[in-house]
Amino acid sequence: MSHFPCAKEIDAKEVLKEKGLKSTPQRLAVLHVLHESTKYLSINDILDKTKELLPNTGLATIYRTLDVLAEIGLITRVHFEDGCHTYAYSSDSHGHHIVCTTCNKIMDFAECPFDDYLENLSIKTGFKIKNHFLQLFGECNECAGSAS
Amino acid sequence: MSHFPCAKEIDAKEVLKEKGLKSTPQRLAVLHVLHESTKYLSINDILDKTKELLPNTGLATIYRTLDVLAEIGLITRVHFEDGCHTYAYSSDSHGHHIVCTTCNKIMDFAECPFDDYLENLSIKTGFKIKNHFLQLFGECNECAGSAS
DNA sequence: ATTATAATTGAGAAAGTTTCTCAATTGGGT
DNA sequence: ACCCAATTGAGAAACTTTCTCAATTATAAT
Repeated sequence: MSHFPCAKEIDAKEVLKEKGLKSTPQRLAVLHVLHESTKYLSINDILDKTKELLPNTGLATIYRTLDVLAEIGLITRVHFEDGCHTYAYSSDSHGHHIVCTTCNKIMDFAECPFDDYLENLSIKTGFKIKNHFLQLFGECNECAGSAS
Repeated sequence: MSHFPCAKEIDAKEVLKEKGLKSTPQRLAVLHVLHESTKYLSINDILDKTKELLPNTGLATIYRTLDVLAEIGLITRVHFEDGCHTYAYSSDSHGHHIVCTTCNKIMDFAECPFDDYLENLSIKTGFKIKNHFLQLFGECNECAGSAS
């Protein structure tokens, strides 16, 4: 089938294979779409952009594919304070995200210096903390630059 | 109308008044329900528990009320990795949450020692960070205690 | 207390979103 | 090239959220 010349395509195929999942054009296309975009994409945006690559793609496939890709860590859900979540490509499976509240640009960053803090909090609260979810909202430099 | 003897009821009335919003029994009841519960509550859970206090409450009112209460900071949305969000009472408008992945208990904590880190990241990424959202997942001591 | 009025509510309809079903197709191993 | 389990597309079904509007009600003014 057709190719989406994405730097991560080979990695993705590897990961899919490891998990016993097929590398279908649909899965690679969705991944490509998310990887290309620096902005928030709704489900329909993802469907539309995927259809540019694979015109017959169905909506159910998008839902299924996003679930699969999130499950294996190739993408991450991004939550908004209102409304609900969308998905973004993660360069690192532990990636956190910064979201621009003006243009919806999403940038991921892997740094996570919270380990000491979390250990502390773990003792205080009695929770055995397994996972955390940090997301920042703000304005990217381009949006902050334009008149407010 | 009836009373829900909640420690925060007076505060809530104050806040609602400040914002020019009415203190309706529905709003106080929903707040009471969230305040009582230490666990994740779905929309229908919230509706059911609210109906125990006010039997005629409609679903649309729950949605509207949650929006209003979140807007003014009396409650906070809680997101889950899969599925979507729910709401929890916040003792502090800057409250973060810890969620038990076994029993769904939600505990809020106000501590937030990230300011230095965020300033740093702000410089690095060019984002003017306005808001952040931290949520921890783990096991509470009770659940961790029981056999796994 | 009574009244006026704008905000809020309940109920069901409408709109929107997500999941399910199943026959057809296809990726990947042999 | 073949086989088989995994995956897909399409539409139906289920579920969730928002909208509409007449009736109700909290609050402020009288």
